[in-house]
Amino acid sequence: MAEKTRSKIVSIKGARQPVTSYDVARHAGVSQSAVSRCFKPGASVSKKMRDRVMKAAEELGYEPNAIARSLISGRSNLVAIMISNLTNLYYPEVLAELTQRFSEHGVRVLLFALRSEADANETLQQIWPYRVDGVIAAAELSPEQVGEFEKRDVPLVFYNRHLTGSPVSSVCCDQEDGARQLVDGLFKAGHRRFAIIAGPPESVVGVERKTAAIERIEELGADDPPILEGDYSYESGFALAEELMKHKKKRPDAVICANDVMAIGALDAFRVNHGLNAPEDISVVGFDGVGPSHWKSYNLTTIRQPVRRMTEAAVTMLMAMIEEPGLPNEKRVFSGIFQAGGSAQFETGN
Amino acid sequence: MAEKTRSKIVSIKGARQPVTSYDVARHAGVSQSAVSRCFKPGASVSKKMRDRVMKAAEELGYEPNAIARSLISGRSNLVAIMISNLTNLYYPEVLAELTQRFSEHGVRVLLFALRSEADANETLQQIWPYRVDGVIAAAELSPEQVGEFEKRDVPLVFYNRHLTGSPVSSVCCDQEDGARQLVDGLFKAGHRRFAIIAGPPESVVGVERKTAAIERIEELGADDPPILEGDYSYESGFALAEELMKHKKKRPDAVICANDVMAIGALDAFRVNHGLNAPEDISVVGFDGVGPSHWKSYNLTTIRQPVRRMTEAAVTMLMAMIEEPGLPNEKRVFSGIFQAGGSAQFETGN
DNA sequence: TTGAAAGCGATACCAT
DNA sequence: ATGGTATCGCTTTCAA
Repeated sequence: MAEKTRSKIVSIKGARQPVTSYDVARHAGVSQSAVSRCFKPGASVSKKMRDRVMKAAEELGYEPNAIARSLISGRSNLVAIMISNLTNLYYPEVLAELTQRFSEHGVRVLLFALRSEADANETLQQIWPYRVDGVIAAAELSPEQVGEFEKRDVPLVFYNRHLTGSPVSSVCCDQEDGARQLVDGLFKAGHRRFAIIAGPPESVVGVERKTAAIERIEELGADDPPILEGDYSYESGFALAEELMKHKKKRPDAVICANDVMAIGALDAFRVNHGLNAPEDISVVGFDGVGPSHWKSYNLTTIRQPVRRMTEAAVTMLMAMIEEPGLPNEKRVFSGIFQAGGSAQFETGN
Repeated sequence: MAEKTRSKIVSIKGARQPVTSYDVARHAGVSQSAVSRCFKPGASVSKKMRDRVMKAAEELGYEPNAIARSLISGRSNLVAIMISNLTNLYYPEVLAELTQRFSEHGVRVLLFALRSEADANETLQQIWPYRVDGVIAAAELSPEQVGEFEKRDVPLVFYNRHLTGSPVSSVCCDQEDGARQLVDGLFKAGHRRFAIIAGPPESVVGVERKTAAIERIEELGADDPPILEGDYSYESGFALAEELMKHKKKRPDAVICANDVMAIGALDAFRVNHGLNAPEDISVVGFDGVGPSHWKSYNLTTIRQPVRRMTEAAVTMLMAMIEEPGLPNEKRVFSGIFQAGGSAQFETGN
């Protein structure tokens, strides 16, 4: 038996050498290829062989080396998730869902938390060497950056972003529709003096929410709303609500915020600093449906994103693209779910 | 020149073969080892060689393959982060900090979000094949599971957990001290009827907070507090506060909650359902110092965990253990920072 | 079904 | 400083 000679140097420091498939093969008295086959689902192995190998593997504590497997097979079973703003209350749930779902597909998650959307380039440089099978991007990417994916044939699915005019796969929540629902309900309840606390200009989602709201307000014939730009934080919601109160003559009676956290900040500002309570004195609505939107002190009227369905879609899409390389891109848009709260005078229905 | 023959099969589907160091070597007219060296920091290469290789690499769009590198070098530059409860408001910040800090060390993060602490075994099985250089565990592990790390010589640092009586490295916040501070301040302000809304029994951190609070209350000679067990959620805080109100005869005047989110739930229950406002009618304190603890509607009195320092310590420790295998274990305990809020009658100082 | 041998794309070591 | 070669641990033909 011409067994390959292996110069296993017994470590001086007592670091145990991990058991390899060769060790298992020798122990079981079979070939190394046989061992490999036993760990490959759907390979052709006799029951006898499998039992023997598994027993040997068990005894030696063999654990297949995913790195070596990746190298030869060309599949790392790794996906990267890029998230630009992890501390945004909305993302932890998304991230947890995504990792758990990928896990069910035998795929592990490399996490990249960008400090800012500007980190994307550096992050991509960190991603490429690992030869990930695909990427979920909950971060803004430029057309050039998207081009880098195509160049490398790395499947990409945007989460709640998209490149308008570019055929990239994405899973989104219909921001325009949500914004219209909010404006309509507020209008129907009698509101005419709207104000908008928008997201940062670089947030596509925020811009969509803002723009759609403005358009709808205009369509309905209400006055042009003042528009203030925040950064999605509680503090900015609070500060901008203050700002709105400065112009005593035309204070708004309905404030549309680009996310729940700013809406919460606004509610606090109105109540604490001005004694204005929602929904009696002023109406405030948000977007997302994050956990705290349900807290009794706020009880937000908002548009909830169907996170479970969206993450499921994202994972399914990416896995399909990985398994079937030629697949055409696809955009999936989910409607937001109106979440009736008590922070606004609001009328639904026709 | 006896160049190794490589059977690069041009893909039928048009998937580009990634450029390898051999391609770069050929293009630059140098050896493959030379290319490798040029990408290894601190290797001995002449400027001329480096320029030539880098130019060739640039032209071909070469990107080193981290997988191949890991296989031969025995270092994956991967660490796993296990988090049991990502949707706990406290963890996203921790996770973001950790990944960013590791990133600065050239280390990437494999994320494992456990559905429950019971998932740990399965998660470990998923981790081992990737030959991670180390693990940060913000999840409960049994002594047997910790033993698996030792068996494999995989460095492990617990974050906010530890195995009492076991010499595992960890970074923690001093829960006992924090609990004492809270009890003392409440006591000094005149409170005598305490109640505790504790965490789930499997949470070591929660148990420590609870136990230390009880002990201190006893030391000070106040009545034994009722103890209710929650699950760290807003809803459980809310529900347990309700529970406390049922026993009209001896309603507490100070409620110590095992985390901020439950404290927030309790505050809402007291206010909304019973018209009790903090701090006038009742005092409520929490633990953690999460973002919402600062929200004006709650303005919690709590013990903030020094997340930046703790994550920095965790990363530093793990990196040291990775780079210097024999290193002894170390436990680092940070004091929580008292965060004065308006949710409790409280007196600090001597 | 099984085994032998050829890589995957790097690093490490040893000459030169 | 540079090149040659063995090797990491596995999957994948290809024969038997």
